[in-house]
Amino acid sequence: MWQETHPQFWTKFQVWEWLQQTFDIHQMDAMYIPFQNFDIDGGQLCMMTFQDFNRMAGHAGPLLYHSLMELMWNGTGHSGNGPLVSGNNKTQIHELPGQLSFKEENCFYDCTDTELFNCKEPFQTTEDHNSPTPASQEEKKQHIRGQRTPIKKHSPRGTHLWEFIRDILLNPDRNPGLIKWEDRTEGVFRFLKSEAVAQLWGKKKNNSSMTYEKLSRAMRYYYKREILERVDGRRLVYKFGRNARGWRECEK
DNA sequence: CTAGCATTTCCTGCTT
DNA sequence: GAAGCAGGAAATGCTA
Repeated sequence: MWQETHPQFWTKFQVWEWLQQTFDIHQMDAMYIPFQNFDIDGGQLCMMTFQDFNRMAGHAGPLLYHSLMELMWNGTGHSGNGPLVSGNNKTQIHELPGQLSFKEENCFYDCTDTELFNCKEPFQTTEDHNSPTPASQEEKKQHIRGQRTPIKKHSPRGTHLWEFIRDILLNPDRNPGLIKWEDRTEGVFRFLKSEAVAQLWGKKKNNSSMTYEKLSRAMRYYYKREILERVDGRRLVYKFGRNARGWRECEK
């Protein structure tokens, strides 16, 4: 759990989880998470400057930067640790290496999801894309209180099973041979470690009794909705359908 | 509180 | 026989 570790010590996978969680909380579509640009561990993440975040995450940069700073200085729930720095350094967006200064900027809250980093929205399938982020207010509140209970939203919005699968596929570095593309351009993929994926999914849903058997039932329901297309004859093989978005290389 | 969605859980039957 | 696949039916958890 990345929440229990200082960002400095996160593994690449935890960085990934943090990215996902942060997007979830701000109700931003997970498909816009610039995973490719965050193929780094916590140590490297903490060395990123504000500019780095903007460059690597576009409009989501400020939000991510702020979130990370919060976690770095306000602690992560972990052993009672207050700000590691005395007197809050006043805002300054300057390159902070490894640790140190960070700002309190409010301007960083302005990020209203919808189309992060210039992603044109060629579709408007499912959910979200409404609520102009009330998140900012929440955050400010927590700010005033000077503390933050790390993020535990009860509802993982925007993260459906197929998106979860897609995200694993899109991040080979964090995908220890769990699922593999069979035909990248056609959207055909195969589960290599079906039970492991089920466990991961269960972990995400806080359901320790998840199994591939049950996960696959949910996958089969996607056929009717055309989020997945049937691939018969081949075990553990699925294919994204016309209603699945964000898996193609070009629309990433 | 009610609907509806997206699974989750369980199950029977069939296939590989 | 084990592991998957197909779907139906019902139960759940959550959000609008």
